[in-house]
Amino acid sequence: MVKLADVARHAGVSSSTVSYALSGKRPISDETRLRIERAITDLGYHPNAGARALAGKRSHIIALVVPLHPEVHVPTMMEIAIAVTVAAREHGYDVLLLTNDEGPEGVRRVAATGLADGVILMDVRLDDDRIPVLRAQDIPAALIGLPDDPAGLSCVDHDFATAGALCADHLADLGHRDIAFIGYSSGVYQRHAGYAERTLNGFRTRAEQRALRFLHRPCEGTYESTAGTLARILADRPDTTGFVVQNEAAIGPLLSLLRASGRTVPEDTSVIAICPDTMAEQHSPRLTSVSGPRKDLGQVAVDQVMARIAATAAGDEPEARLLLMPPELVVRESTAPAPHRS
Amino acid sequence: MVKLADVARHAGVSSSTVSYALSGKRPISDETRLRIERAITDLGYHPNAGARALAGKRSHIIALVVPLHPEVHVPTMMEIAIAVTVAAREHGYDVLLLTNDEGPEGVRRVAATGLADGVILMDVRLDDDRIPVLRAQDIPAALIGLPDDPAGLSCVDHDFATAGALCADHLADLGHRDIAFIGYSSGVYQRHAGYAERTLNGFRTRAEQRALRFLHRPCEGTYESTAGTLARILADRPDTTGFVVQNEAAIGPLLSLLRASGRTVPEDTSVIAICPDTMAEQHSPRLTSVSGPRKDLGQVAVDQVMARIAATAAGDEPEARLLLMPPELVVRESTAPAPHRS
DNA sequence: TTGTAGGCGTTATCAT
DNA sequence: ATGATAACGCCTACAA
Repeated sequence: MVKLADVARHAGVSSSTVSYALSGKRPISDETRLRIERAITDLGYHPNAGARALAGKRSHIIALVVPLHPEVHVPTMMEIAIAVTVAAREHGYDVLLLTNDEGPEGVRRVAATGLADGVILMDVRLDDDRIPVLRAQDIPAALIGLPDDPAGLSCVDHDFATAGALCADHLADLGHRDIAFIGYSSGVYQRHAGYAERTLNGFRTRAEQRALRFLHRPCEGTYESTAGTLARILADRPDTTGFVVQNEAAIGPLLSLLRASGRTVPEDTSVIAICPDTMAEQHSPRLTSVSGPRKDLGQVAVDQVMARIAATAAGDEPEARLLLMPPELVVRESTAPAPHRS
Repeated sequence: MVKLADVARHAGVSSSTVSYALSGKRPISDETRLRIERAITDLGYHPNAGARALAGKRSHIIALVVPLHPEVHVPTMMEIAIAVTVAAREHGYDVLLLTNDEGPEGVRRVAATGLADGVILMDVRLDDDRIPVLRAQDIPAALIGLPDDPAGLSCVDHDFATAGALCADHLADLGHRDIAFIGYSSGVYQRHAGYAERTLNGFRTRAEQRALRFLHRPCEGTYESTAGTLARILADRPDTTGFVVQNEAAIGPLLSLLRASGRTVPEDTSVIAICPDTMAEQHSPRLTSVSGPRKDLGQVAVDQVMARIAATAAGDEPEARLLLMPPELVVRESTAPAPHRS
């Protein structure tokens, strides 16, 4: 194993010079820098991560805590995770994958041992038991999701309330009067996942302002549960002409069922989905949808932790940020003016 | 920050005793162990990861390289990633998440810097450029997937050839004679992802033995591409009564399209999917499927790296293992005897 | 069963 | 602009 001292000897300088040449924390003459760089490639030097962490008091690792609930949409989650690792690399950081089965203790562990310099929490619940740990130990952190009390924390999430409102507005603008909202399974609402409730509240408020009549129905997302949900909706409100769907798994079955029941989308029935654009594009007809912002939540979260890590290192009080990113409505082929009442 | 020496002082022993008490590498009297444990909880001691890595020459971290291709089924991938982190924790290891955008260099980096003690590669291609790096630097590794030349490497994967054969057998047993195989998009086959070809070969061989007539058609998986694929199949081979689907995204559309075309599953047409059980259960009718083994690939891969890490530490030559895990056929509601020819 | 002491490879503080 | 050198916190022969 080739170490810093080897490089120094080979380049005819002291090890501190090599160290500074690498960190750039003090000026080095072009000539010696060149010699050092040559020595490094000649010898194939790679700085030892453990030693660097020990001496520098920074592991250059952040931990990412991912959820295990089967309810979350896995591809979306993974997309965020990937964005996090890519963004982290740009800061010279690597990402440690943490699951929730260690509970809040996992977060404490990686922070207390110095394994990670900061933490990103995904799938934050309103009353999340990992948050007290964060507060108690002043761990640099960023939350993807919105807790009950975000005071002093850095959070980023979709603006789900606006997403709900956009749906209500779009259907109201098209003249629909009876709307059904097909949501996640009831478990999601009971878990206080926040985003589900926020969407619903945003939708409800706007729907009331626009004098819409509406129904909210949780749905498991399997074909059969969707069939049951749809049947009950049409039984309760036969005049329903508009559907808002916030449940990725239910979209395919819903379209299939509407088709089977002889209802044409969008002529008879309009469907608007709250889902990623790629998913909206995959269905037929391509779905009018409300989806997340261009800039990835993961990137933002990384920027937030990095800021907090830097602040903590500088002894400053990190500033709290709360960023709700506005969704976009994209009109595609699944919504149209409400049919005339027969 | 409370360190080992603090614990030692508090417990009235030397620091080495504390160290050994924690690692269990030498016997400690019950009495002193108790005093040490008390001191640890009293002071809230957490061993420093960097120092441990430096002195112990082990980071207790393994790197997991995840694919970025949009073609892979993300939930399945995530399931493996979670299984890996959980299994790793049981060995006292944490998991570093690496994406492929650093290329093979990422693997070299984490190994050379000592950031990771070992590596798990997902989505291994037949001719994978990360493998030379593994070989050149003797990095303890496990591959999920099967490369061209697995000599000297530890690999684990599904036995896709058998999966294909099971499909052919099942349909042949039911009296079907004309079969269509709906696969992944042609990109997957071009990338030499291996699993797609292996499935197809297994299916083809058995199909020929059983005197089946069959068609293989790649498919993008969107509703529209599936519609096109199905239309072409039925145009080319109107007598097709059995479908094998190895493309998670195409399953929903296919069922929907068959229904729309007036074909009833399973009375008119049998469908068998190569997909996880949970997915097979979600459709209607519930799908006869061929799916992976009970024991998770992730767990096996972790066991394999751990074995290699241990061997390397002991100076032994790690032994290569190649494990192809047998799939299971579960008969559900989507397959039935072939209809009589009209 | 326990203690002593040297070393792991970098960083950063003094000097020069 | 560069050097020497003392930490950083833990591990592990070697002793006792």
